[in-house]
Formats: sequence, C-alpha cells, structure tokens
Amino acid sequence: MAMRQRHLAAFIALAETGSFKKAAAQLHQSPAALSVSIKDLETSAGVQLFERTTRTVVLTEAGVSFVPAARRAWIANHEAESSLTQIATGQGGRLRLAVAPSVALAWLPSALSQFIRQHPRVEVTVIEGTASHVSDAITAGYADLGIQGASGVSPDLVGEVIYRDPIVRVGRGGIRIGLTEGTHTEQLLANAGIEPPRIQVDTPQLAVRLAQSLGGHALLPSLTLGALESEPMPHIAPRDICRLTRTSEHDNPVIRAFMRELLVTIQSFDGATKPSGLA
Amino acid sequence: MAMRQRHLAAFIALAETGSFKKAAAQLHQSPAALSVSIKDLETSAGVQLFERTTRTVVLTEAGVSFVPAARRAWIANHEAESSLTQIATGQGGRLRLAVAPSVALAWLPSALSQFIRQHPRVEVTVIEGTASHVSDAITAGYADLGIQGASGVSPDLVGEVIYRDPIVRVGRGGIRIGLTEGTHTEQLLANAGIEPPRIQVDTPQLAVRLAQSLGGHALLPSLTLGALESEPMPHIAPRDICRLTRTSEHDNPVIRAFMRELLVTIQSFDGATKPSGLA
DNA sequence: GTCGCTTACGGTCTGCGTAATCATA
DNA sequence: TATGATTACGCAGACCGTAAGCGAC
Repeated sequence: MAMRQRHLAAFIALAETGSFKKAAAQLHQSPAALSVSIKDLETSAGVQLFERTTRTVVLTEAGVSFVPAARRAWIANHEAESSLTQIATGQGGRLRLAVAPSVALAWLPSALSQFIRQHPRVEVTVIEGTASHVSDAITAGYADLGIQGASGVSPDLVGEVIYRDPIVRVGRGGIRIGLTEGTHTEQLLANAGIEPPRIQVDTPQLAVRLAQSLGGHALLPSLTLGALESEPMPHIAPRDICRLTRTSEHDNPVIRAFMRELLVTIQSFDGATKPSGLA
Repeated sequence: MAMRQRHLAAFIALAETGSFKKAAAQLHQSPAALSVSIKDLETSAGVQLFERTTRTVVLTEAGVSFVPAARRAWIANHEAESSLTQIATGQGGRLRLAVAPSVALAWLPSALSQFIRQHPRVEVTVIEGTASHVSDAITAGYADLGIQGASGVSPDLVGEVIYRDPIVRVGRGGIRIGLTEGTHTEQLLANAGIEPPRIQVDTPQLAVRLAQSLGGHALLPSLTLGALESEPMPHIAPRDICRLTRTSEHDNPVIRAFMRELLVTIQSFDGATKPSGLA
C-alpha cells in the first residue's frame, strides 16, 4: 500500500466535516478529486472507511479506529515542516558557542540574553577556552561558532574579523608585566618592536593587579580590562577578534542570528566607552 | 513550502547513509532523483541541510537539528499506515458487543477468550441486555455487533440467523411455567398452538426452578438451560439467534473476525451436546 | 582514470478540474 | 427537482531514469 499525504489530508478533512463538498473546499480541491483520494485509500487498505449516501457521509467503525493514527501522522508532518522553517529562520535548532575568556566576559552576557529572549526555542551551549581550544572545538565539531582573538588556523575553518580591539596601557611604572610569551597579544607587541615583559603571567587580570601593586605597567587588549582606566596606544596594531565557523556552517541561520545580536552588543559597548568607531 | 513524503524519505535516507548512492539504492531510486529531491527540500526551506564534496556527504548543523522532527514524522506516517492495515485485517480497532443474556452466558466466555488471544490489540466492550436493548444499542451507535434472539427490527440494521436454538421441555408436570407474554419465545410457542403459561416469570432460570419445585414444566430455548437435562420438542419451531449490525458495518473486519470465533464456539458447543447439526 | 554528485532532457504517470451521471431527500 | 457524491476524460505538471558533465581522489 502506498499512503501519501493527500490521502491523510483527505481522510482527516472528510472525517472532520462529514461532507465531500465541505472537505473539498477546506482542501481547496474539487469534490471529485477528494472522492478519488478517499476511494484510493479505501481500496488500497481494503476497508470501507466512510458510509455514504448521496447526501450524507459518516465514518464507519474502521474509519473511527483510524482517526487517531491519521491525526497523529498529520500533526507530525506539520511539526516537521514548521520545525524546518524555524531552523531555516534561526528560530530553532541549537547554537554551540566556543569563546575566548575575554569575549565571554565582555560581550557574551549581553549578547546571549538578547539572543535567548528573541530565540526562545534555540538550545545554547557555551565552551570557554583559549584560542586554540576554541578552534579545536570548531574543527572537531563540538562547537559551531567560535569567537576568539587569533584568526583562523585550520584550512576548513572560515574566519572573519568582527572587531579590532586596541592595545592599551594600564599603569605608568617602568616595569612591564605581560602575558606569557607566544600569546597573540605578546606577538602583536613584539611585532610593534616592544621588548618581552619582565614578568610573565597567565591572565590579564593578574597582570593588571601586579602592575598596580609593583608600580609597573601592562599592555593589554582593552576588552580584557572591563571599565578599568587606561591610556590608548595608537601606534600598536590592535588585536583582531574573529568569528570562526566550519565552511559547511557558513550559512547556518542560527549562527547568523546570533552574530547579528553580537554585533549589536559590540556596537553598543563600543559606543558607550569610546565615541570613535570600530572596524 | 510543500514538503512531501519523498522529501522526508530522501532526507532521512541520506542522513542515515551519508551517501547519495547508498541512499538512492535504499529508496530504489537513481541518485539523480534523490539529488533533486534533496535540492528541492533545501531550496524550499532556504537552508542547506547537507554539505557535499564530490565524495562525501555530511549533515550541516541545520540538518542535524532537523533530524528528530523528520524522523518523528516518518515514524508517525508508517504507524498510521500499519494502523490502517491492522484495522483492515481485524487486528486492531475496537469491538463493541451487545448480547442477549443467554448468549452472554452460553457462548461469550469461550468466544471472547479465543478472540482476545488472537486479536490482542482490539479493545472489546460488552453490553448485556434484552433483545430491544441490543438492537437499540446498535442503532444508536453504542455497539457495533449485536447477538440476540429476535431478528432485526430497525430498517438500517442488517440481521442474519447464525443459530437455530431448539425449544425444549424441562419437567413433566401439567402446569406450564413460562416467560412473560410478548417475549420472543412465548410468541413462538403461541404460534405453535400452545396456550399461554399459567405462571409467567422474568427469567428462564426462575422458570426452571419453579417448574421443578411445583412439579410443572417449562418450555424454553435450550441455550438458556446450560447443561440441564431436557426433552426435545421437535414440532415447535426453534428460536432464531441473529447477528445484528448497522448496514455500514457490514464489512467491518473486526466484526468478521469475531464472528468467525463465535461460529467456531457455537459449533464446538453444539457438537458437544447434540451430535446432529445446526443451521 | 575512477568514482560519485549534479545537471539536462525526454517520457511517463500521477493527480487535478470540468463535465456528465447517478442517487437520494 | 435540487443537491451532493461519483465516474469519465483530458490536460498540466511532477517525478523518474538515462545520459552527459564536473570535480575530487
């Protein structure tokens, strides 16, 4: 037997309306077409599902028994369809983020709260980690969107700069407290001709603390500082913040929707702290 | 968007196999046909669901998100189909019986126990009542199959004699104990030229009891007596036991299946008590 | 070169509407 | 007689298979 959707639709409409004419109207069909659909269904099944006189149509017992399963199938089909449109418009599905800590701290709370408000049916998971962790998570398929400070490393990842984070100075002392050598930030500083830091630490927060207590200074991406007071260092190239996705997810609607929120967040933060623009 | 079953089938097969060639084989199709099905689905939805290279096919995030709903719909469709075939073969659905008390007592236990053993997915309900109750239940739609002693009364009911129940005598005394005038049995006796009973009672059981204690006799359908000893009354026409259904349920498969069991039961009972046959 | 996905094309078959027919209230 | 279900018929479009193409191993 080959039961198609039109058979289900025909059966349900006829069962609900009790009239070929009304059911046909409901399905935007001619009564004749509906009649053959029902007849096909009945003959292929081998049971009569409706008892017709010329004026009236009633479900047989077999028809009554079939109603629940038919309705379930019909609903499931519609839910599949609407699920797909939701996925296609970014209102459904899941979003697996991998973000660098500074990003997580600075932008994520605001961007995520906006996003989940406007996309209540999307499941969100977040992984926080260093740049290499982030890109690994993307490549390995544990996450679908990465936000981090270094641009793409793997060939099948596509990266795009979404923010140019300026390097700023905290404190005025002579001793420089910096991050571990080899980090993206320190590479930028080295490229700008600045000597390696006297004291190397793990996190920007610790660098700031030490700079303050030792009377030194720290050169750090501005995002890592929060509202802390700092001086701009315009001659040092900024740290590029990138979005990272697998090439196959380049048109993922959920990612697009989240990126929209994120960019709004970035702009609003940027406007609040520094009147001049961003990249 | 118009998502048809072939789109669902194509999506699921491709998601499961990860190859157009294999999925096409599974669907007994050419890879080309499958390719356009998937493409149609993707363009109508507006999302890419698979990432293809020439050699490999992988679900995108959107595709992954769609899998559960697609599979649910697919399963529901198949369950609807199998539900219908079960209904058509009498293995599913429901059976609402209305039976006369004598039938309920004599045949129902055996017939029903056989039936529910062989049709475990059929819901069974039983109404017990007099002949008019039975036919009313059928007409009103509370029951679908009636077994009773009088033949069909309502025009849109179809009746069929399934057993000719002989009238027998219990006791040898002169006083006749009988059922209330107007019952089917008493009409048969009147037609045979027998005078109305001296004492009229409600139930065959009571008639037998009184006949024994008063030293009278009772003329009753043999079915009402169980294993009680009795003498045949061959010159009195037997009571016809009928099946009753609405005309619309004439080909109801569950009813057919139950009738098969019932007739087997009747034959075995009949063979056990009286070597000679039935109608 | 080989394998597998995609595109193009032509034929078939499904499924529709129109119109005529049938049956009942 | 009027209404609504059914049957017959012809057409439009969906859908498939074959064959040619294209790109990656």
